[in-house]
Amino acid sequence: MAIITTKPKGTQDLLPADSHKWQFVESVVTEEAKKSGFSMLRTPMFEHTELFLRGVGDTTDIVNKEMYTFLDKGDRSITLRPEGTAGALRAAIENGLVHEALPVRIYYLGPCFRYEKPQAGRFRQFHQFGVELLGPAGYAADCETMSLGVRILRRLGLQNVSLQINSIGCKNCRADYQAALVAYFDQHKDQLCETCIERLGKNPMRILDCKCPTCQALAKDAPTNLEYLCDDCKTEFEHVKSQLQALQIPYVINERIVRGLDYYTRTVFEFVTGELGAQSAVGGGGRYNGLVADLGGPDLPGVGFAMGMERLVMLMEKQNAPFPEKEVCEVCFIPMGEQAVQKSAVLAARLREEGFAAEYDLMGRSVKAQMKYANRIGAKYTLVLGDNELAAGQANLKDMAGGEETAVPLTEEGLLEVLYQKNIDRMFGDIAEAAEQMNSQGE
RNA sequence: GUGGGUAUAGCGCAGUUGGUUAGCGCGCCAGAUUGUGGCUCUGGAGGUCGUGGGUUCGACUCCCACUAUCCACCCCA
Repeated sequence: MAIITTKPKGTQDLLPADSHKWQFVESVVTEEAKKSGFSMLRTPMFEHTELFLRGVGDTTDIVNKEMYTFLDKGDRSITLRPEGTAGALRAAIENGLVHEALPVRIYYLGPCFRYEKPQAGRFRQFHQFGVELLGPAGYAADCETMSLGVRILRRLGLQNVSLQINSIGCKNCRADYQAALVAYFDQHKDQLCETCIERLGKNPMRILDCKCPTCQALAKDAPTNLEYLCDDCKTEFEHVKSQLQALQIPYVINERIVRGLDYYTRTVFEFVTGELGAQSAVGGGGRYNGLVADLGGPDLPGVGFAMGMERLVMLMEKQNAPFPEKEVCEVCFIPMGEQAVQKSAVLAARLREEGFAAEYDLMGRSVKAQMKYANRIGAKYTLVLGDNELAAGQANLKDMAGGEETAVPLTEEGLLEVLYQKNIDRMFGDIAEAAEQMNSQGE
């Protein structure tokens, strides 16, 4: 395939056949965010590189090998955002949101970019939905965001996604723990695999997660994260757990969750599934006290999470979670001849004003071909318009499901009246059906 | 960055130990008496067999390289 007809590696086209799925997921996440008081924030897709160096952390993989960074024509170093939090916080600081009524509750939805090798559930351009809650320092805010995430997953109809939580402590106790961990593994350095020896210097907690058997055996006796928490962090974590219980949100404690970004403190969590190939997280987040200050804002604590839109959609597809039907054409006009096309255009325009989806032929095809097309797009009704109908001022509205035809006057109001009546009839039919189902369930 | 699989029509796939006009299903277009879809039937359009080289009388088929794509490691949403 020629290069101009090949999409760049790791990108995806969202095709008409699937777009309604995305629109559904987008509507669910935004509705749920709004119900929890979050407002949308839209930030640029690129930022000054320095923001991510500071905000994401210059020891992370994201910054070290995955950023799309380039110089613009003014010699500024620009980076396509690899995640949403840094930009969101920058905007909140720059625009003074952090000085208005607290807490700041913002959500965002948009593309992110990482230069990675694509595989199942992992792309170079992907889309994140995320929320940030700035101001509150306590466990209640942690649980507030987690419960929002849970609600979203539930509303999408997803099964078997577990909420896994951990506390990685504050600056002090995390350092203690890391030191203890490094000390422990350093003793057994000769038994570690190659990658783990590297991890020892960079990210020792990752060793706990290594797949090779000898490292796993070592990890068993390694000091655990939670026993190194300071008293404050420990009680805070207890509160988190009891609050989740009060909210009836099931969770699993997973001390392996460390998150790949530097800014997290205390509570971290992931929404984990085993059904996305090698990718286990559909979402993740945590608390990031100190990050707002690091980015030049006031010393506001914060907590947030992000979800991968692609992963949500993929998981729904895999689990056959229901998507709403695509919006279908209410009336497909079948004009014969130029005059009829003109009339169809006028009628269709009026129907659209009233909220109905309407179409008419633009290809100049035969009635038969047009009917076939109407059937193909799932139109509810068709209306054949020829010289006879134009002369008589009346046409037949055909119900494509049953095939029966209803005579309708060829006026905007006349057609609308019939459509409204039919919609009302259909609604009553649906209600009756639902009532019947409820009755039969009650027995 | 490392490893493995795959590459034939818009999509999903066949293609015999190398043999001449490369097939099937779906989709698309048209027809089966004049202006009516779904089911069926008939016909049609659409492919430099990923690209470049090599072996051979002859390559979709064998070999090499490259590219793309998928999967995994790493890491993450």
